Amino acid sequence: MEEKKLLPWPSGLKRTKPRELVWEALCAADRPLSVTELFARLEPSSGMAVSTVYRVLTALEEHGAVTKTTMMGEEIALFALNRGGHKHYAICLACHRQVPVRHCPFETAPVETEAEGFTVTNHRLELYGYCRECLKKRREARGTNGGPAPSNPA
Amino acid sequence: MEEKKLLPWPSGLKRTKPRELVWEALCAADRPLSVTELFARLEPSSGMAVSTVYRVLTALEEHGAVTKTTMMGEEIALFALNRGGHKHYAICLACHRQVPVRHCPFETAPVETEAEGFTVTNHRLELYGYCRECLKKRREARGTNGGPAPSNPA
DNA sequence: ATCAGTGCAAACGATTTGCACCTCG
DNA sequence: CGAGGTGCAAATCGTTTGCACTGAT
Repeated sequence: MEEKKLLPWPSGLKRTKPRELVWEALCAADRPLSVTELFARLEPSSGMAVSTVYRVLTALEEHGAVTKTTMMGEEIALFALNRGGHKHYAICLACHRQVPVRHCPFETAPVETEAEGFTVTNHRLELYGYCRECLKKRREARGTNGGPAPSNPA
Repeated sequence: MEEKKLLPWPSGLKRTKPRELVWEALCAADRPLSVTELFARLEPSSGMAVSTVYRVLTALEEHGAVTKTTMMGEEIALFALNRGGHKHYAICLACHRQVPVRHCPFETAPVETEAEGFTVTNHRLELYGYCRECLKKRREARGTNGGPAPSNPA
């Protein structure tokens, strides 16, 4: 169930045991992972240090093999490998679950290069809201307190 | 040059000197600010503590008056007040300048609620690329080194 | 007067870095 | 063999929190 085919090794990147382990973990993941999550998925027997995970991820990013992100309102970094094309996620504001969005709204109609003289090479789109379960829970918990103001609409 | 009209005070939020100062700084800003930037823009004579800035911003966020964000690849929080509607930015990968995008691509055609059962309440869209100046600099600096692989395309 | 708001400083957690050793090519 | 990679631990840095005090209603 955690099986995914490994992507080809990033060209120009030296192959070492720690790097391969991180690469495998990333390939197996179905969503962006934090360093801590990634670290937890490595066999403890590997004896790898957290700092190494950071360094490997940085190296991978510099080789254009992974992308560093952050979820809105969170300040911990998430890393996802750059498969062909790119992916967007719908993120539940309650349980933080990340649901992949099937199609990028811009994959057919590219974003206009609005800002004068600005050359767009990349973009990030994230949808925020509530998954079915959390929406239900919220309805049930209604009235317990006068909840905070609703977030600004999309 | 740093003149902007103050937005109406967030309803239900107690008025205090520190809060007003933060609010003014946010209204004057033309882009999301980090806590450090915000703190630097306050009169030193105000004697406000950084922790207060954090607390004020949290309060403002809970009242739906501001939004907490992060730039891709950065892990420091940025705060922007929620003016009517919402805004998106084109961010220069070289100089980090944030150029506001005029129109939200979704303001006419809302994003489909793709993920099964997922209720979208909000979204974030950021464009990454290079502003005119940095693009020129990059062209000139060409050949100095075999720069890193280009990021994945948009 | 009362309770939320604030300053100060210590606590925290994520990320970075210096240094000595080890490994890949 | 040599440059680069890694483990370990200490150092940073943004952010959070406990506590005593001040200010707004």
